[in-house]
Amino acid sequence: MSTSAKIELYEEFSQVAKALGSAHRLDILEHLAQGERGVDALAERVKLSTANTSQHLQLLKRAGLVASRRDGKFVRYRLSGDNVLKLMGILFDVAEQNLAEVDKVLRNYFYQRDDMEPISQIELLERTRDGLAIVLDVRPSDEFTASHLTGAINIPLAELEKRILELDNGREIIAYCRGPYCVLAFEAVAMLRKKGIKARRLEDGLPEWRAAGLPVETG
Amino acid sequence: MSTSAKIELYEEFSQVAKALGSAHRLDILEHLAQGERGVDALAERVKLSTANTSQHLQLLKRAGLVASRRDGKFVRYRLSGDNVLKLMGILFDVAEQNLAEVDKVLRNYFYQRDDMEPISQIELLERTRDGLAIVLDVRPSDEFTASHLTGAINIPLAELEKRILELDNGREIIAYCRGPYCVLAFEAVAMLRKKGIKARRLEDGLPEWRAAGLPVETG
DNA sequence: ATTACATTCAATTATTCGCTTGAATGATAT
DNA sequence: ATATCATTCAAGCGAATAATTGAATGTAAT
Repeated sequence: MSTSAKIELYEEFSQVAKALGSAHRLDILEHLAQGERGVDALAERVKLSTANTSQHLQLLKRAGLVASRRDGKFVRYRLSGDNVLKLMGILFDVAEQNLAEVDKVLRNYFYQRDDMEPISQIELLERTRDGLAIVLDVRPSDEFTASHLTGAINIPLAELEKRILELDNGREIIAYCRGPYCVLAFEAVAMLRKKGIKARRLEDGLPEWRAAGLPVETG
Repeated sequence: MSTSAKIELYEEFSQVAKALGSAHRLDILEHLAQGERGVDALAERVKLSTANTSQHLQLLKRAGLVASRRDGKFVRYRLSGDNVLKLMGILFDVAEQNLAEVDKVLRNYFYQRDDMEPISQIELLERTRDGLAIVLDVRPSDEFTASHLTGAINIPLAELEKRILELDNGREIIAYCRGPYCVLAFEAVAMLRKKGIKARRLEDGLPEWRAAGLPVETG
């Protein structure tokens, strides 16, 4: 019994790690970090079948990473706590720090430009307080409506090119989206710069902002 | 390319999580957290075949969680950085907080007795400074020799019953071993108490002590 | 009640994983 | 060189996993 208790415990811990061991499930978790979602809505976002998404969600639930509640004919899933986001953050840090592959992808796709360096949450607060910057949320409207940084304006990436005039008033644009690896903000910044507009990216997304206790608006 | 970059990245991240998704590998990592080890020595400790251990180590290496160096005819493996220990710590916290199963195992095996509550690193420092407690390392001698808390004495669990006289001088015993779920310290405390000796457990092990920047002795 | 819709279940298939076995490689010592 | 020891490789097998499909469940609206 002496050694098997630890193994039994590690068996449980490994289930949690296994649940994180799938790109699709990490994607699901990133989306849930934005807020509650029904199975179908989530399935569409992450581009999986409904049945498959449901199965992934059940696995995540068994691992204690997500929780659910019934809401009319929907079943709404959410992250089971703040520590889940923290766990993901450190997982990503470790991967970023120790894996050459990750570094390569980041360099090739995300940081092609040297001047693409993101700004921190504190910098953003300072610059908006001083009226130097506009905060731009480039996520789809429904996610913005559910919750967003206080003071941010919403132009989904898909509409950005059309609506670019709404922005060009000389102030710097700071774009953000779902998290540190969400591509929407990267693309928005690249696009704005091509048009000659000064733009940078917030180094992480809404969930991290909220987790830091910084102000969000909802509804 | 837009969406596939994130998926590509998440694919890499998921490899790291997958590497943690095995009780045996978590066990291996716990042992490596004590210090460098050769494949064979490690295999013996975690009770796996050498070939199998080697394979697990290679997988962990590909995931960036361990590193290795050649040392004569040995290949010594070690954790690739402090963040690995931190990642494991949060993984365990999340599991402990969100999984009823884990809670059950902890209660049934680890915390049967209400008064088995562990003491913190700071408390240990205070009590030893004031001469109120003896720190007891119950790991095997070779692990103790490699590194241990400054001032600790070593009696491996297997020898504790025989050598119990060395301890019984009225001061409280504080036992520790490899980590928060290492069973050696639990059993040591249970045994000492049965013999009427005042004993408690340090809430975590040597690696966490070292990671906190607290003093260790080596050699 | 019946219909519609969201979600889950059950059965299936292709793939990956964990471990074993036995051979191959690499370094050291004689 | 040869022998020895630590480690890794390669092949193989059974178990677990990911995704698809179609049917079943449960809730809400008519």
